[in-house]
Amino acid sequence: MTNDRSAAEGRIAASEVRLPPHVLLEGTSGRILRAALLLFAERGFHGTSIRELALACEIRSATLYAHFPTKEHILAELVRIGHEAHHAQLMAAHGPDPVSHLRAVVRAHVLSHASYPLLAVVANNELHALSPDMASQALLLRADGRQLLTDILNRGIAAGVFDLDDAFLAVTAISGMGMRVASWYEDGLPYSPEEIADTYATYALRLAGADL
Amino acid sequence: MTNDRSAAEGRIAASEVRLPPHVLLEGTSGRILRAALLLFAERGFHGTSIRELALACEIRSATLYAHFPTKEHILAELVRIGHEAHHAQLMAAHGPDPVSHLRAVVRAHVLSHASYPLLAVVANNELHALSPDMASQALLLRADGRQLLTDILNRGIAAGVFDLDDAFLAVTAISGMGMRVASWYEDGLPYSPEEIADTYATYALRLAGADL
DNA sequence: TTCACCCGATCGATCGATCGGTAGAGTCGC
DNA sequence: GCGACTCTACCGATCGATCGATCGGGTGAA
Repeated sequence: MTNDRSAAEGRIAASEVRLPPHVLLEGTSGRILRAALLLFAERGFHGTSIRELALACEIRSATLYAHFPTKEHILAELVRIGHEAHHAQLMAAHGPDPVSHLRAVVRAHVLSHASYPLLAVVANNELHALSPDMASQALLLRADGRQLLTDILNRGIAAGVFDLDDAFLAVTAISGMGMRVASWYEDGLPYSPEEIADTYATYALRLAGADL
Repeated sequence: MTNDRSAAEGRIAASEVRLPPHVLLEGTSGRILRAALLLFAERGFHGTSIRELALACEIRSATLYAHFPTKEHILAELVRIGHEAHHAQLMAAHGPDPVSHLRAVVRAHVLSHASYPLLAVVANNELHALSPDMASQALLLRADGRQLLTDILNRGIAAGVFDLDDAFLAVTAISGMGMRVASWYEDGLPYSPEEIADTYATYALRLAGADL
């Protein structure tokens, strides 16, 4: 494998490691996770060697194994943090009716991807590198979030406030456009994460056929 | 690296190698590209060894180098095919006004991702594994497609048929939701690629604030 | 005989992971 | 106060396996 940088534009625009405030990554384990977050996001799990990772956090590769049993466990921890933080944000979003609820959930969904793009990219794009066993919890959280969106849309359809044949394709469209935000968001854009989240929430409501 | 299958759900749902009809992949080179398309889509470029690839097309690993100078060139060829096919579809989509044009372009965009999901996943998600030199052409095609969408939206905004503050976020949303289709589409769903493309085109028009 | 195609054997490099052992801070009996 | 002990954190050296890639040679049709 070559050592030169790959095409940065191809994978992720952001480059600053940022984590949800409640996630405290202290000490050497935290340094490892922060360095791994950046490298896995830019080069992928299989594209990052433990020596490159060790170099990035200024320790020897042997020391990594004093903190994590395998390389895969490092990815698993990042995937866990990412999915749990995202899921918690989704579940904390509420609204008195399907329209307000959908707006709040999409806002949370997009805000999570725009605020922590590296974490979202690793959690979403590198999940396949985990064994089925280590990936199962994240897949459950993901399915749960998708179910939340499906329920909101179905309630809105039943109440006549959404104009959709069924919920499935709208769920894929709304969650899909939000997930992609993590790939192109970067600091310095003329839009804050909040502005993007608000705009996307409006897009989602329009897409669902809500009267605005 | 372990040999057991990874979490299939995490990366791509489809598993049947399918290519645009005008792309003829004959002979051993074609077998290599078809096998690489499946493996790179499922496990990623760095997660696939040349021995696994050779095994999949029933040749020895040394024979690979009679057809491609390096492993990277195999990926580069798939990325080229994917981006050129997608770009050609976008450019062939026309409409007499911004609304019809947007509908046609989104339809083509989504149809391309739903019809050839493996190709789309490899072209989009593995582009970063190419050296900047080999990735540059694909990035140009990608930027060109994005510009097409931007122009259509700006024309519609100027004509008063779209209700958007500016085009940028709508471009990211529309192209993003279409790209994600490649990750979840699979044969056997109760929606054909055409139905998905039509529905997404309607979503895009609603999202843009067009009167329907 | 030529030529396209393919392969067994093997290269040096790098992979993830393991080992015995060191440096330093804290703790204990005395 | 002081040596002996323990514990945590770390590292140099190295393991067997696998990586991408190379080379000389074999095989069959023209």
